[in-house]
Amino acid sequence: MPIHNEDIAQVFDQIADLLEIQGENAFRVRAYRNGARELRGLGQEAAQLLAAGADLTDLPGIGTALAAKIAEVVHTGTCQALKKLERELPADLPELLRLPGLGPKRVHALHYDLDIHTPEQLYRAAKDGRLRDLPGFGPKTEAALRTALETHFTSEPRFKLASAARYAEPLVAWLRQTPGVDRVVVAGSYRRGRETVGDLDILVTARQPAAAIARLRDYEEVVQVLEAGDTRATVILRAGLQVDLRAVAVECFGAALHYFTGSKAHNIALRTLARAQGLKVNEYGVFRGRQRLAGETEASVYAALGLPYIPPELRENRGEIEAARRGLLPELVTLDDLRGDLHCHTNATDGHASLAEMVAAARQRGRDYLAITDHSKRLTMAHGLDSRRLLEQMAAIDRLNERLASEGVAFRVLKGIEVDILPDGGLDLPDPVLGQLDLVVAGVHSQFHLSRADQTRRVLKAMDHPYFTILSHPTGRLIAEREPYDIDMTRVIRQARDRGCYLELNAHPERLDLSDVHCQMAREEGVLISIASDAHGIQDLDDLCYGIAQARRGWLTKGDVLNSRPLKDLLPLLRRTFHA
DNA sequence: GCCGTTTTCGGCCCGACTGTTTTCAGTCG
Repeated sequence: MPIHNEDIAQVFDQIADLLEIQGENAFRVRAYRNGARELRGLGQEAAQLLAAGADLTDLPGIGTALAAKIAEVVHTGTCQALKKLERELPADLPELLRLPGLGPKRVHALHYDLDIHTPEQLYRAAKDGRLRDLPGFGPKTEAALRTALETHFTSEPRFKLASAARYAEPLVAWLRQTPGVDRVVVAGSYRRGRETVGDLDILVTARQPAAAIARLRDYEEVVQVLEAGDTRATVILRAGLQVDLRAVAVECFGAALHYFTGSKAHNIALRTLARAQGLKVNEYGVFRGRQRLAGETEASVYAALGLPYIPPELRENRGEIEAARRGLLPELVTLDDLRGDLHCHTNATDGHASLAEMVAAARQRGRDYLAITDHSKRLTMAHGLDSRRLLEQMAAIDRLNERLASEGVAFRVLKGIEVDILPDGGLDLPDPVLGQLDLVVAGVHSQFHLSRADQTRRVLKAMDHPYFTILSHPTGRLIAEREPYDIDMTRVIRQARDRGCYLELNAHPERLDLSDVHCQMAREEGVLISIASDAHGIQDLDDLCYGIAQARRGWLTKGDVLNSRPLKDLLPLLRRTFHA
């Protein structure tokens, strides 16, 4: 089995958890967590870097010790340091750290004093009243843990961005109705546009913070109030989503918004930068000694540190602070930059709306073009198109375009297909038919479990095809449901560059495929990205907003996006310059 | 364990809330 960065990151996280429970130096613990984060955001496999002879200590946060452990895991699949810790402590103990109210000190006590190391054991102890006499615990902690465990056993951990939005928007509207409340903004990973969010961080400015907090407690979806102070409250919604509300003064709004937007790693990096300038940054502002220099807006916070404004989607400590210092921040693509959509389905296959309905909906949304890309015959369960049915659809599109033109409508329906990439790398329709299309979107819909070598070879071969235009959902992952298939994305991105074809950022909220990191890699290689809805119905056409969030997280500018081009510039790009 | 525009040693982000406390540790974001 090849070792992936995620595998190594998990080893480091486990080491960090166990060291923390043992009471090890907090900065040593943090070093492992930083190492895990660096690996997850790396974009290319550490195993490959090692194979190419790279020095991993060149990576930020990776020194000789961590580099040696990475090599050890890559070469042996295990890590002796972790094994040693697991001999000293139960390996499942860190799971307790995920419970609200439990940190390393209390987990340490649970293990050493009561021999508790699973949530189930903890729940029994809480019910039996055995926790309250433990040092650092009491009756309230015991009761809170009991409730937290009951939630833990039933709720889902993270919410997809689109799903979180369904809870966030009505709650924001509710809070806006509080008398005296001025601004209500969702910060946190939601504002950074992460593909999943763990909780909602909501910031309000209010003359009377207590009114906003009371209003939150009254919200009908609130099933539990975890804490409620003068300026902060934490509640749980019926769906299991945690909401943290903070009320701040108007003059601190920017500093607070910045602080609660995070990411944690970005904030730490920024504070470190501030310290070097003799400044202090907290949620109230930027300070030199007791003098407050900034804080009303986020831009003022950055300006006080000598930086331009950094958009929330970039705040992951993946080079954005250095780019800001050097004036090299990208001007990120926006939803308004998109001129059309290059991937959707109709009821000819597994879509819910007709060709005419999809086109009308796209026009209504102000788009200039829409590519119809139904499935090909291999996907029988989606009633995929064979050559005859595809040719019929193409004729229907021609007629529709003629009618639009005769009505003086500046809109173009593009003839396309989402053709299956067969296990051998061939495409699921004959060349004479594919050659008549405006574009060929091609994707993997079967045989997800090929080896990395075979899967990579399969896709690279498909991209060699003269009519191949765009690789749809390049890694096949479904967020929190299906892992990406094992494929060498570095080679796929380089192949796209060499062959003059494109990669899709599938905007469906369950896919968001490419990932942010792969978008950034594609950008660095000069490969254009199609941000596409993959709509199977009219409403799905609005999912482009999630694709935009992901694209921004991947540092993409308007120029990096294929479908930001007006039609006249797009059409030549769809004609392949390369021929196999 | 990592790192260097005061440093190769001595630092490493910062404040609110809670509960268990007789003045503060632990947790959280």
